[in-house]
Amino acid sequence: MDSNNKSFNDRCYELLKLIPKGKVTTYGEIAKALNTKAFRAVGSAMAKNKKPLVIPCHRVIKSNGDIGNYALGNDKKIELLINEGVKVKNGRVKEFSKVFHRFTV
DNA sequence: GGCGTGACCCCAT
DNA sequence: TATGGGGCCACGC
Repeated sequence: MDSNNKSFNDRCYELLKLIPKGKVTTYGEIAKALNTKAFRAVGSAMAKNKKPLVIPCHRVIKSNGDIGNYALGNDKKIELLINEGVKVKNGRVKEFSKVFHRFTV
């Protein structure tokens, strides 16, 4: 029953591309969007992603409001988020609920 | 074919 | 509020 031809990690990338600018999402929400609890697999997919420039993986943060990590560097991720309009302080997102983007409404 | 690891999350103290 | 421990899934070797 392969509903999709793409791998799990590919689906994560597709979801990331659906995230509007100035918004962020969490690994847990992505996993939920895929109907799974593989929060870990989602992060692994980002870490192994081959095209960080094609995928806005910098818009993905942890559920506790922390920035998490980034392939190009956490600092770079924070810079990008701030550049997008997301307020970040001490590696933590301010107004997290406000910039939080949900796939399933 | 099986095992370890990871850009995690949740709960308890 | 901060810290520690356990559990979850998919991928790579």
